Amino acid sequence: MGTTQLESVQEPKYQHLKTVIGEALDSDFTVGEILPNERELAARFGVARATLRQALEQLELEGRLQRRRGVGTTVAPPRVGVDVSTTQQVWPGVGDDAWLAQDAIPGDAPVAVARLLETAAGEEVHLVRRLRLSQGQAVAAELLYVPAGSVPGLDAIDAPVGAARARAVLCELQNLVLDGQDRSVELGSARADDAKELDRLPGSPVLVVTTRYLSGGRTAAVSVATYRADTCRLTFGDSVDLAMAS
Amino acid sequence: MGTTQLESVQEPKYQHLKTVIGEALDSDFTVGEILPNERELAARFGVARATLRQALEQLELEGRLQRRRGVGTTVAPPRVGVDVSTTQQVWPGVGDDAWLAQDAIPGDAPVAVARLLETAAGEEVHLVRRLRLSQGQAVAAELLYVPAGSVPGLDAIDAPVGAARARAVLCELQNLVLDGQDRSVELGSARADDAKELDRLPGSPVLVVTTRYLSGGRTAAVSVATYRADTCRLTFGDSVDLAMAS
DNA sequence: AAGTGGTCTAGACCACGCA
DNA sequence: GCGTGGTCTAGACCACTTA
Repeated sequence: MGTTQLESVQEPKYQHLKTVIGEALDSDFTVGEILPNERELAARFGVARATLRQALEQLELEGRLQRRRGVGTTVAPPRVGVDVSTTQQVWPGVGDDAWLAQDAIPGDAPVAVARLLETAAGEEVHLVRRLRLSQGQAVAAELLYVPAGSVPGLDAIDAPVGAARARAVLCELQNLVLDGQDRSVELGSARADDAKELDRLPGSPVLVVTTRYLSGGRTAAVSVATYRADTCRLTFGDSVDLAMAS
Repeated sequence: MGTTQLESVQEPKYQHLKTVIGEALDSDFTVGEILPNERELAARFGVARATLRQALEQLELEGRLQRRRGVGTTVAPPRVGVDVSTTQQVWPGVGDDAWLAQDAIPGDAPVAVARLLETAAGEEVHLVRRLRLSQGQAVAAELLYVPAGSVPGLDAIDAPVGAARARAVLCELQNLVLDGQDRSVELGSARADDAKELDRLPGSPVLVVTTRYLSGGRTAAVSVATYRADTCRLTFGDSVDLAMAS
């Protein structure tokens, strides 16, 4: 009987809160339902609002909650599986309508990308901006770096601008032979521009997928795609989307 | 008081701090160097410690800093690339010495895993625990779920325990024909046991790699591997590890 | 024992979405 | 204008590492 208020042995309050709220989400709430506001919840659990927020933050990180300023906190639907497999080796923009080309402008690559491109740091590249939609929602923002040298045909007809220009760059790429590609995934936080596209706050956690497109023994293009970490599950291989409940 | 000078145009302090510190890391610090402590830094930038911590948190999330209680904050080395490609379709424990088998115990799968295994919720499974090392550091903790039905030969010789038993389960798996596998990556937060293995605090961000091993038209095993998000970059395909500086 | 990062409090004000 | 989550403060104490 002396073991009543145990649990708290060396376990932070916010972590215990996370467990309690997490269980409540499973049993007492349905997807889309809105929770009481933070001040109310903090009072109900007898903690400071900052502590309560620490718990909510982790639950949001795990994709169980969705918080929107001015609106409230809602129970999140299961993460959507987004296919990022490399089994079919193709240039970006070929046959997949998941991506929406936005625009293309001249610019230069940041040092990290320049290293992947194996180009001189200052070499001019085309910056192609694309947005990936899934079920009507923006799930990823991509910045595709294409060295001017990779698409020599583009300078001739320099007419198009905006989305048309983006498509033109992608189209030019297809004239090259794609030898291979490789990909890496890491955790990052959203830059201001990406955050805006993804309807998230700057700094929110994202999964950064970096793809290198190889052609003729060199890197012909590099894509840096920023996926919403809260709502996305990246799938590889022939994985089928499960978790279709409700 | 209108202490707001400029820069602060709608940009949170912690975000600006992040930028400033991030730039300082590039120019004034070297990998492994320890930063001034949080109270000192907060005072230097004229903000509350909580605000300073918000900036440090994001920098740690991006793998630029490493913080350890009782020790201090140090500049993190570049993330290590960890290969998780599925090009070579093999059972776990075959020919890759990256993983260290720890033990195997009987148990049952949580509902999410049970759904992947397509088994009855209560069916007995072997829980195989493994640890992945990279450059002497633990980078991932794995829990492999193997339904008892997948390895019928194991019950006969039930002798080994601990790491030996784990290896026995993996060995039994190799008697099956591996038809395929698929993988997914998502963001999670470390459970207490995984956190301990990875030398992180519970709740710290991790990349969860879920692998389904298919054999004979069904799911013969499911692996849930938890990678440290701060220090790891997951690589797919034939990507070469760059960024070998120092 | 000293010093570090981690947790927690009780306030305050701000930016945003919506009626 | 009101209610929401987001930012920020100035403290306090705790858990951990190291000497």
